Amino acid sequence: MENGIANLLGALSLAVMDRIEQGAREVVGRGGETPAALIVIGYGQGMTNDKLRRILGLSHSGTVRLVDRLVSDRLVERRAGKDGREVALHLTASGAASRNELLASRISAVTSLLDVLSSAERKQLATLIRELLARQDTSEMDRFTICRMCDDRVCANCPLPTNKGQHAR
Amino acid sequence: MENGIANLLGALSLAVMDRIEQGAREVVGRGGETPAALIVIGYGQGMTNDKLRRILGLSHSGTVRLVDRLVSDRLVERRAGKDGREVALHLTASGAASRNELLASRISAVTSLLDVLSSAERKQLATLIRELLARQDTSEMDRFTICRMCDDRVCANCPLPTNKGQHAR
DNA sequence: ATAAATATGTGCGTAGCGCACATATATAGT
DNA sequence: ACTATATATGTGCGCTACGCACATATTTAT
Repeated sequence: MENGIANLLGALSLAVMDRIEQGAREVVGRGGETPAALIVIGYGQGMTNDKLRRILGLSHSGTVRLVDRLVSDRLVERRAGKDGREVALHLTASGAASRNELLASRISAVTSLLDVLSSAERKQLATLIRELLARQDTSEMDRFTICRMCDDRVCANCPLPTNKGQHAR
Repeated sequence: MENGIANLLGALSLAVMDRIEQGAREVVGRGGETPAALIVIGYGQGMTNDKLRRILGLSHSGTVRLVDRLVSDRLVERRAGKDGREVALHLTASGAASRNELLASRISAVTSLLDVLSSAERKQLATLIRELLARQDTSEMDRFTICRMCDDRVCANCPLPTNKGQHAR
């Protein structure tokens, strides 16, 4: 009976991701890690192929082909990175627009599940989830991975720590 | 700032599903809806191809091929259904064993995220999630879909309603 | 100046899935 | 009873998303 909570959270998470992924596919016409890639690339300027690979948890070639698809969809451009071997990934105007749609669709999908709760209940839930995340043992890369779909316009101070293994002692 | 809760739940759900899917792939060596199919087939005796299709949200042919893979992995058998055109899907002994591993792996994956909370916090969280699920407007088929990975040994009384659209009036 | 590390791109194969079509059985209408 | 329709499954074909192994270019270390 003590595992009931794990089962409930598992079921809720599945329902949440089903809705997020369905919306994402409708927005960008693609599945897998492609929507997440668009969001991650838009996070800052000059994302490289290799950093993207580690954040998405894909193989190198898988990432190159994923970027190929984004480029052929005119959502992303490959520019020269300062390092000469690096490729700097930049969103096109259309890519930035799709990214915004994607983020809005995701928030809307989750909100539609949440709005059966009262405002007080939502606040309670937010506090619990924030604590849950804040106490995880995550590295900086883990955080990027978990937050690869996050809306940076909404999530001001991410609760996830970024110092796993830093006091290696 | 009011969307913060939606973003948090989205991030948590992604983290939960990442871990569940990774564990499932390690157990059955397959991804996509294949692990869920194994769980659903084990739910009761004589699941049909068509019911499975609707629960998993796949196309008809996709479902047939999915079952082909389960059969070739010796996890599932196709037996004659009473209806003559139906196929009755049954787990083999090895399929039932894999299913149990799958369920255990899922509970363990979620628990590893949850155990940073105190017992009281987990109880609070369980209450909130149970309420959230109980107030959704779900049909019986929606419920099967959301619960397609659920552990029936753990989830005694599912909070999800099953009466969407029954008072059509 | 050479070796090793880093970053990207490519040939090839596979898993997972959908569309359109074909087939078999059951049910309904006359 | 006989045809028409609905239901359930299987198949040919193609595509998307991905990984492995290999090749290439640039940077850093010795």
